[in-house]
Amino acid sequence: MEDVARLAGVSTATVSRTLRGLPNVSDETRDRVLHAAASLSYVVSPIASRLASGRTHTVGVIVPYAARWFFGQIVAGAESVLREHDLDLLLYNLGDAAARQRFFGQLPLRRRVDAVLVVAMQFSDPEIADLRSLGVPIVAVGHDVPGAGCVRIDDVAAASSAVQHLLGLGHRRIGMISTYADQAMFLPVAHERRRAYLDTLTAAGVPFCEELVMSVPHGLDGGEQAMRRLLALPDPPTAVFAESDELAFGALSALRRTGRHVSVIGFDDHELSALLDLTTVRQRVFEQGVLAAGMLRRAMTVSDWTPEELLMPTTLVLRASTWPVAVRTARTG
Amino acid sequence: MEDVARLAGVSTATVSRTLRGLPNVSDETRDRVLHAAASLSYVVSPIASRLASGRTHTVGVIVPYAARWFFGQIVAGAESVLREHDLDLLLYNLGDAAARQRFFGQLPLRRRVDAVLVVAMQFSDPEIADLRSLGVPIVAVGHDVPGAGCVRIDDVAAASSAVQHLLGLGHRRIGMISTYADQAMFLPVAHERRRAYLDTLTAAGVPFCEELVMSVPHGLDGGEQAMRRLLALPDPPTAVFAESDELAFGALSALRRTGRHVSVIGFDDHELSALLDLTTVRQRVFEQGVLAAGMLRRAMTVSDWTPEELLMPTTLVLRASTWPVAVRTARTG
DNA sequence: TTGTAGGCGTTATCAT
DNA sequence: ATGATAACGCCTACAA
Repeated sequence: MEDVARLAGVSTATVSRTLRGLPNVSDETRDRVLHAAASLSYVVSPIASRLASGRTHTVGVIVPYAARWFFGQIVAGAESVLREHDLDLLLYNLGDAAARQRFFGQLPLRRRVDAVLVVAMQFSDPEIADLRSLGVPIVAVGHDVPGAGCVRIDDVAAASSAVQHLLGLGHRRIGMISTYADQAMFLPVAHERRRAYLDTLTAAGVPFCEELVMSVPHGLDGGEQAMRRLLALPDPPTAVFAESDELAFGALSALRRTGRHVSVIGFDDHELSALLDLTTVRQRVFEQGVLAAGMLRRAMTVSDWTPEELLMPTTLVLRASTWPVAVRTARTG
Repeated sequence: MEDVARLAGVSTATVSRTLRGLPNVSDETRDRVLHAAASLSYVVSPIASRLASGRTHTVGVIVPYAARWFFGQIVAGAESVLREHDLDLLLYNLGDAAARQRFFGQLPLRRRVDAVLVVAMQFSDPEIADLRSLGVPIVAVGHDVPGAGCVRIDDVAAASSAVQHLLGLGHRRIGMISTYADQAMFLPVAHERRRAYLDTLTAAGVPFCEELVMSVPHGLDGGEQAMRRLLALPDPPTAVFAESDELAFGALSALRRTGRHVSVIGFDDHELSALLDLTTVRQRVFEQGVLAAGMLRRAMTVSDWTPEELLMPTTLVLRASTWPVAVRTARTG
């Protein structure tokens, strides 16, 4: 920077001002500095400027399973807007309990980010306190975090609409494939969707059967396993609501391999759901990442930012994986 | 840090040494420092230490499509090992030509990373020169970059085995779904797999038909579109080799909707391929991310590192989407 | 083994 | 509008 200043015949302070686009620099000086910088192919050291300014220009993004479709969409959405504003995105994947413990043990985000984005993770009170202690704004996607901004859907309403769809088709024995018992990750949506399932059934006067709710690890294999267990019941369900499309895919797989027929509805509208003809509840995932990043930007720039809440709409997408209870019963019975 | 030093009754230099685990600190002093730091809940500022040491402790990861399965796996794999070694992962998604131009225009990685990981992207010579100018080691996943380390499979051999599988089933009119004409991204694997397709057919004495090679945008829609066009030919293929499983999924979709029967083989072994009974060439993607990150670490720590080349094995996975040419012909003909 | 002091490359606060 | 100069918080010879 000194070299540039010398070449332009100004002080380093002026160079700094110019390069940051601050207003109080004369046009003529600005040109000289810009030319000098260009001819020396000089770029400011982001690290030094971060140290001096105290702003890291970085957003920490915490996800439970980086490799999964949902989280990939969120991250890509957030990345697109952060990048546009020259903000760095630091990815933390807390896939297992060990990673999570390490994360909260040493809190590597300290002094390292200007804001945090957490995606579909539920935290304990001490963990939330830890996050808060970072002293930076927090935005959550997919669920509420006390004191944080939030971009999400109405999980209860959406899950309820899924169950109602099945009820409307005449199903009464309706199973659910959930991940609510996954202690390691504790996905909050698991609990909300399960609750919606229970409440909706109850409201419809359908008796609750404990054995119809399977909790499995998330993913294809989990879904397959859950459906196999449901099929093995003395009185198996005629329809199943899966917490996510990926679980539903697994369920479909089990059905195909066993030749059985059960209506299945998923949740997300994964890009492959159309191909598999899966009825599901669509949410716009990439866009939620975009909106969350926008909210973060606001939180970082506006001085008196207060947590915002954004509710995204969902839609029921009807396909061939669900049908009236009478149909298959007649056909197979 | 001064506070810690004072509390422990030592100098800041000793605190620094202790906290970084350098050897020449007496056990007793170390304890005092550690306690002092803990009681003040002090953590070093990574930014300051980066400025002082000149090492950024950060790896830049460049991908063309962050939201896609393949890239998600790679990133997650790399993240897992980088995180373990306290290295930050800075994600750059060059999804479109604009993002790419901006990236190479301002080269935001300058002075910001100690190493770079590029995933399945082909660069022009000036672009490679730009990357080289960063002065840090580079590792590529999925293809060669001159002067960079490399983790990949033998694309030509793997693609060839796919085509040979079809030939072995008696197919002679074999189509291909490719993305080779995608100028924006220029995925190198597209060209290698297409070449393998051509060479393998030629070696088998099968005449080359230009109209049997479709180039489409990557993804489900692309695959569907390509298959529709292939089906519309006067003399459609009896089998198709798709450059990736996602393209193959699209092809399957088209087949299902049209009720036609064509053998399809994909490439990758996407996690949903088993569900769709797609014959494919399996490669271990997550693991390639892990290995690439390991290589990067070596490159950053060893002073005289020279680019390594790692070749990962692939396997042909036989499923129900391919069958002998005679079967369906007889059945449908 | 430990302490001293200069430097890393900016930004920010004063003056001017 | 511009310049001088002290931070920013740590690392690293070098000296002790």
